[in-house]
Amino acid sequence: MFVKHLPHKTVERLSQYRRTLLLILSKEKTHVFSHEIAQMLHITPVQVRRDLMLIGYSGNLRKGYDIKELIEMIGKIIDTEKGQKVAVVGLGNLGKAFISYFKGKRSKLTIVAAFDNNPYKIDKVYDGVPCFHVDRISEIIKRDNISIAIITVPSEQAPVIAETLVLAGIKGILNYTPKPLNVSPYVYLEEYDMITSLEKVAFFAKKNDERFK
Amino acid sequence: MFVKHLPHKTVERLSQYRRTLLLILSKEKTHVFSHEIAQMLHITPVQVRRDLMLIGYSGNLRKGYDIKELIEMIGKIIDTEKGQKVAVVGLGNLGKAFISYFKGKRSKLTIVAAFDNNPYKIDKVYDGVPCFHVDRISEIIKRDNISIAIITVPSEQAPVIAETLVLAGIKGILNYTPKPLNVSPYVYLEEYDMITSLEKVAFFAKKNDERFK
DNA sequence: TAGATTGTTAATCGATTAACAATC
DNA sequence: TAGATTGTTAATCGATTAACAATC
Repeated sequence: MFVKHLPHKTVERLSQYRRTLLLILSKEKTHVFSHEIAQMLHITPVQVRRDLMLIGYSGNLRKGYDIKELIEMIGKIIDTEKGQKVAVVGLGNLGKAFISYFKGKRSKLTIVAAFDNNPYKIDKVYDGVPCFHVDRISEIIKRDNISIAIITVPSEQAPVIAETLVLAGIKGILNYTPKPLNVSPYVYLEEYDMITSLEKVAFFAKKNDERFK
Repeated sequence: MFVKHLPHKTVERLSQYRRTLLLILSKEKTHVFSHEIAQMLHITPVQVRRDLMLIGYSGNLRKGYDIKELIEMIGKIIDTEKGQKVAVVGLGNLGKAFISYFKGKRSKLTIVAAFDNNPYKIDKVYDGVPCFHVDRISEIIKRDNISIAIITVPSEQAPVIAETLVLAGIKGILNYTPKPLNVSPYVYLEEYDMITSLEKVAFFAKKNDERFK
């Protein structure tokens, strides 16, 4: 499926549309209107229609969008045919959270390995995912053809880990460390920091409160 | 400190500036240039200067910005004088990750309570944070004057939890559940979903790879 | 002075939304 | 037909960046 350029935000929403649609698929309904999708995600119906326009999916004026077809269509856009393999680097609370959260989700993305430097965790299996020593990152990434990595190690270790991952040929990195990383432009990098998020909430909560008082 | 309106992105970056500055404060340096801050965060110097302009902080043409002063200034903007108290609802891996990640960070934000429905966790203390039964949310929120909540429960439970929190008078919610929440406009809501983030990375990693091949 | 820096406006880019024609 | 919906363009809003004057 070929689409020239898709805005970042649209990609995020496509992921959300799919998950929402999967939830209502089980029910007897076969079709859904843009305003129904919009309502479930608290966005506007126009936005839904525009996103679907961008991926070239057309609905029906009477019945709306065919749920099953749309799910498939989104899959064609955001998944790869063979699927992509994912590694979690750092098997602390956050790494574990990711693995258990992901478990059982049908998906073209599969977490196939975890890495840590704690000897007690090495060679154990957590929620179906084997844990290796971080020294073996390069070896395992190449052996298992892993293309995505999630970094959940303590922040001091993040830069070295990132470098190792890039050299091993990783294609995308999701960095949960507050340390901004330097990676080659061939690697897609997404960074997220929980503290910044919390401070943002605190700021706007305060603002709201002042405003409505 | 009064600033009329601050863009969302600027608020996020202010949080990052502060953390970065705190890291270099210990060193002998007392001043920092916009391009130094920019380099550490992989953004442009103009963006740094513009953000600082928005909060009304001025640097020195010769020496740049006074690190200590700037940290204080950012604090005046994004913190409240008395500080804000935070609760974590759901003491699974993600909730624990948040608490231990936050531990030891000097901050006007303090995690003072956790909630769970697992009897084994109730009345235990995790990393200095006491855990209560979710039935006591309203009571504890009011008693301790908690204004921010982080939701890390399984997604089915999120809507009820959110409603309870809002009724108890919470001012801001950070929702880590894939379930979009409905809250009153008086409450600031920020949502983040790890799966969507990962799917986004997977998509752009794939795109990058196709493009550079 | 020459060079480096800040502070700020205007231009551009990206994302959302308003408006509306087309269709069933 | 009237009413509800989709699909799409144009307008608007928000965020970043280019350009440059002012200053030390």
